[in-house]
Amino acid sequence: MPDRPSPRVAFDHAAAADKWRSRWEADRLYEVDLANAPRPFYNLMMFPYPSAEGLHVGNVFAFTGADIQGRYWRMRGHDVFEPMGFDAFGIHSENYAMTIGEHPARLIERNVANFRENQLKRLGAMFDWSHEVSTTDPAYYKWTQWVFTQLFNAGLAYKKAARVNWCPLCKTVLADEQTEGGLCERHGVPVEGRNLEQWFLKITDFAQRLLDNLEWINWSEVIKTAQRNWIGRSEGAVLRFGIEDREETLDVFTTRPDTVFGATYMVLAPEHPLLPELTTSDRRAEVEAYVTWATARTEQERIEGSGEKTGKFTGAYCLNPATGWRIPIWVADYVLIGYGSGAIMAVPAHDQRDFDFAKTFDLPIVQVVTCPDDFDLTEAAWTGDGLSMNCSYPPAPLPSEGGKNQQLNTRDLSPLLKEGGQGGRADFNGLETPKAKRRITDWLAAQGKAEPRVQYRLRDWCLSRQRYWGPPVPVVHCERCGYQAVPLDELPVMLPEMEDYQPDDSGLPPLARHPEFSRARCPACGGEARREVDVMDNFLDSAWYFLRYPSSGRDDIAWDPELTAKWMPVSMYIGGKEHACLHLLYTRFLTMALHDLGLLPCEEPFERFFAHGVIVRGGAKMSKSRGNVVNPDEYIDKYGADTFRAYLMFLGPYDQGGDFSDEAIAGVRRFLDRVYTHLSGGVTDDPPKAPCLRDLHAAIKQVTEDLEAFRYNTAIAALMAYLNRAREDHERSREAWSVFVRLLAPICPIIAEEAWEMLGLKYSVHDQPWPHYDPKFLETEDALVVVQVNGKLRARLTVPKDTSQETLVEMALADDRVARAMDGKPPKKVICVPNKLLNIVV
RNA sequence: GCCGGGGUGGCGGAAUGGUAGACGCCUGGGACUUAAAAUCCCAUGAGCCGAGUGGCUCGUGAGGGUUCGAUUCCCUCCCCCGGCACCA
Repeated sequence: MPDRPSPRVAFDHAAAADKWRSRWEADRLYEVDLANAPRPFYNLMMFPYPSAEGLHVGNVFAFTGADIQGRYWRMRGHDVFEPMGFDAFGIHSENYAMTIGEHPARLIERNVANFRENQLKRLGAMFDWSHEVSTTDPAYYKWTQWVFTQLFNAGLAYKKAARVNWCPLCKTVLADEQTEGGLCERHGVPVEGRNLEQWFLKITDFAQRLLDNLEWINWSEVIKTAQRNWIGRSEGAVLRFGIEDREETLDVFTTRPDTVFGATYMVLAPEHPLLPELTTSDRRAEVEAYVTWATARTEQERIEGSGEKTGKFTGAYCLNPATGWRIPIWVADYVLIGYGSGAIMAVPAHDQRDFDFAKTFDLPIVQVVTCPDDFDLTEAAWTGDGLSMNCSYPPAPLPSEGGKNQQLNTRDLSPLLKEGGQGGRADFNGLETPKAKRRITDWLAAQGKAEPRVQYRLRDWCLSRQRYWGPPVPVVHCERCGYQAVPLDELPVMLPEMEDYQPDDSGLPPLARHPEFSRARCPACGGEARREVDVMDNFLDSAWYFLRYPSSGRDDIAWDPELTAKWMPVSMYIGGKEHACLHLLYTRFLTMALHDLGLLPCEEPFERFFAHGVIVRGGAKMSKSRGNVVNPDEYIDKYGADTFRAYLMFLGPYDQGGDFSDEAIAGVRRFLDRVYTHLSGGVTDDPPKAPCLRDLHAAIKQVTEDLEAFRYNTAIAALMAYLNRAREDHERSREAWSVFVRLLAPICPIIAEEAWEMLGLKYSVHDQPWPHYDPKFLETEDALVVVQVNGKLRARLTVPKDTSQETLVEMALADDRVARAMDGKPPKKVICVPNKLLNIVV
């Protein structure tokens, strides 16, 4: 907090805030008739997590930027619905509740009240509180559970044993999205691999659609890029390798089928199901020891050790489908079980990881794609495109003294050649990489040894959490009927109050210890059944909250179809970039799935998404440990919500955030004080003065364009610039000021309302139409023409509009500075931009 | 490593091919005041020349290029922020 004394108060922000907030509430100014609104505009922002610390300045930044949009579009004649709610389930509140020894339900209740009454309601935002939702409310999570059962009944939810990320401190599983480089994003400790039965949602079924729709949705590019990376589409082929002396085949996915002629060995992931069978008895002990070692390794150790390759030969061989070579099968942890088929063909000449491995274990390296002359293939793999070489069947004998551009270690490969492994002849040499990929895939496909394949990096959404504070998975397990969704009339499956809700290390959630909870009846046969004791990821709570807002009061239905059809998709959604691969992707998936089930009219939830930036302080992220956290309450107390809002928006472009400083906020406050002081001097009924009219229309133009483009910082600069001019010109016209106050209203709603009243105009400024600018006022009679000599500024000429080039040149030549710069040389060339610039080249 | 975003005065930032530094902060000077704060006015990129109105040179991470003219477009490189990453 700044320790400078308060400025002398010209404008009593606290009194005005109380006055107008109570008036707005009494008049229900911001409540919308959802059923009958003629021009719906659903203005959504990411609902906060009601922490004990209170509202973060980042929330204020996000909400203010969103509220400005809401207010702007309202003045543009839309019926803006701007709801607010609380995302109150989850591990954070649960952990905090445990540290202070209070039950999370009570804690949340208090935090929510504090957020709503003491903080959110002071922001000057146009929240419609009559549609508040809170995810921990049983009336809400009843429908979260219902959403789950819809997915379950559609076959989109399933339970399977899977190796999952277990954080020893969270004592629960983490989604891939919640780990960073093998560390828990919350605790920074290495996650363990655990094999647990988990509920998953089949987001991977939607991978291609989630990707395709990014082409047309109006979202910040940064989010779309992050989602594309996360979905991770790869085009390639599945190649089938025969196993020596066995019936089965080993399938591998590759993006480089053109390099199959250079596949000199094969690698299985340590968890690969065929590994135990394939391993020969003489290798078994060694391989098993390796597998044990590799699976015990944490994700982090594995990633850190990614330079050095480890692995073991299994003793088994398979057959390269292109060359017929008998190639060894290895096991190594650089192959991941969770991607593709958990097995790869290794092409050391053209894949750096395979190259490293081949070097470590002295395996053959065969070049099958040409590389640039200055590239040294003995040092690294050539992973770029080129022309195929050594790609014929039967394979041409490779020179035993290899050297560059052939075989890269001295080794006779002929023993690898298995007689009669392949039929016919084929030659793919000299093809460019993209063509070689197609031709070789086609050739193998014709023999039933390959098929084109698209692979995604995206994994299914792991929904189970082994914690207490979440909505229980609404499923019972019956010995006879299997897993059964709890029917709607039994929802919600209430989260029972428990004294001891501490998570433990067993992998079982606290609800497993509840004596009564798991006892249930099978909805299908009526027999005894066991209730699921996992709770659901709170990203499910927040994946559908926007559907609930309009129908928030309804206890008979999750969302009203008519209201939903009217208000979906959300017109504008504003939030942080950090949710790109979590919340925003889950929400898109869920909307798509519900759309397919006929439950939603749209398949994309948000027509527009805008990603705002981050507020830092002193160039660093705000954190308690740095002691640089801004407490919004203190600033609102001292400067008022309008100043705080405008200041946050003035810091920098909204999509980039800004650096908070205690000094600069005073400048914004001064600006608002000047507005107030000026209006306190009274206004006249005179029409605006001519020069001022031009400035006014220029301001309308700029503020309008800037608000629509989220350039709040320059919109505010334009308002300041106008005020400076209006004060110089002693502009006191009510008409001019009514325009200015309307332009200010979305950013500073309280002082704008006060100013509107001072102008003697009819309440409320927030119901007024947005001003339009008239281009005719922006035209001027005179033009300022910049004169350059050889591109350097030498003079400025104020001339009548559309003065001819000849006249301009004449005037320019008569100018001292111009003449001096030309140094007596004749003009060689003259460039003239009418009414703007004249450049004389000598 | 790959994919985004960025690098401009003492500071936050503005200008996306045509007057670099809008707007604001800081700082200096002045007015008002017994005094200070607040407020108002003026100055404020750097260097140089000039008694002076003023003028010259340099300047947008570095280097090259395109152009009459480049913060803006192109190429190479450096640094910062974010995402992805042993994903075959």
